[in-house]
Amino acid sequence: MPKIAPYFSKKLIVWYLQNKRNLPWRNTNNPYHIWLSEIMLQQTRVLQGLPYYLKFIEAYPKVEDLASAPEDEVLKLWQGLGYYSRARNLHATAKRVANEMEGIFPNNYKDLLKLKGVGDYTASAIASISFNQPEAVVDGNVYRVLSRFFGISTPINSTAGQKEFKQLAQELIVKEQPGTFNQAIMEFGARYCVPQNPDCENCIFNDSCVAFQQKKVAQLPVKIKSKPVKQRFFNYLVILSENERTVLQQRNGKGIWHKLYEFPLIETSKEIEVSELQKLPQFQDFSDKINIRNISLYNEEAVVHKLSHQHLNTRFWIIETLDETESSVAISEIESYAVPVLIANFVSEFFENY
DNA sequence: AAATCGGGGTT
DNA sequence: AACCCAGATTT
Repeated sequence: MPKIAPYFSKKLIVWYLQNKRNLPWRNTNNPYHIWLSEIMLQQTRVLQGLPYYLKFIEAYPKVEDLASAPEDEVLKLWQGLGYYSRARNLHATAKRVANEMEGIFPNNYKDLLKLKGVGDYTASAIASISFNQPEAVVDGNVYRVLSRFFGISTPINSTAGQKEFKQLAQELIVKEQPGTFNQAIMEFGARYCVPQNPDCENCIFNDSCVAFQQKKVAQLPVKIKSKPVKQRFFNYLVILSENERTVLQQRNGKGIWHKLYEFPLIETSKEIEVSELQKLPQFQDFSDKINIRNISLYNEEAVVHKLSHQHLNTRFWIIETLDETESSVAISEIESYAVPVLIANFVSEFFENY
């Protein structure tokens, strides 16, 4: 290993310098920009995160701008990117840096790690890219490249695996150019050593890659399987008043979409029809407050909104009323609220010609 | 150690 | 349908 390490690392950097994409966060060492990009790219493809990065940089050129923005505004800009705790932690950290640290980010791994939303990967990325510290990153790409090249079958999502791969990456990092090495190994995983059907025949490492030599490329990396997805059944109550207003509620407490807005929701254990809906205590609490003129089902066939760990089988119930509903929102104002994609899709479809 | 947190691309 | 993405945090 000590012999192959310099060979692997240098060759990787040469490949990177010839093949890297020109991405906006690669033209800067500004820790605010690097931090923002790294938070956005957590579990997110570069092409999905890129437009959000550009939006945020434009809306909030400096960390103080982000710090002074209302949380609802930050969540609205984040809408569609998912994992919304990232946006809430992003905002909280911006406030801390702006108000308690004089707008200056920590310049080392240990202190970066204390920031909300910054874990081992992100602290290492910022430390290496912005501050030239030799801290190795281990993301999904790094797991894949290292497990294949070195033929390591320790599950990457086990505690032992995380420790083993982190230590290996730390041994491989080029200390003179840690940021470049880190980005090189990630770029190689993202663009060449891809999850399925990598082009190993033409790979620069195919003479030394253990997985290729042993024909185990398709079996690596090893990952412990997660449990099957949960089926949930959502009934959204879409209130329509005579004066073109509806009701939105902010999600509180635990669970998905914390602090985003949605129509009043009744979750059931299975799909239900209108007679069953009307018998539910949650619905009766609701109908006590407004005078319902008519109820109709918008979609007989449930919309299945697929998340990593759950499928949301969703039906929208259109509830017409004459009342001026309490804490209501004008139809035309819905788009100013941060809502889940599931809601945004319905709104744009249902109110298209409204 | 395991569960949870989104949405979208690829095969 | 299964797998994965420039992971972090909570249980």
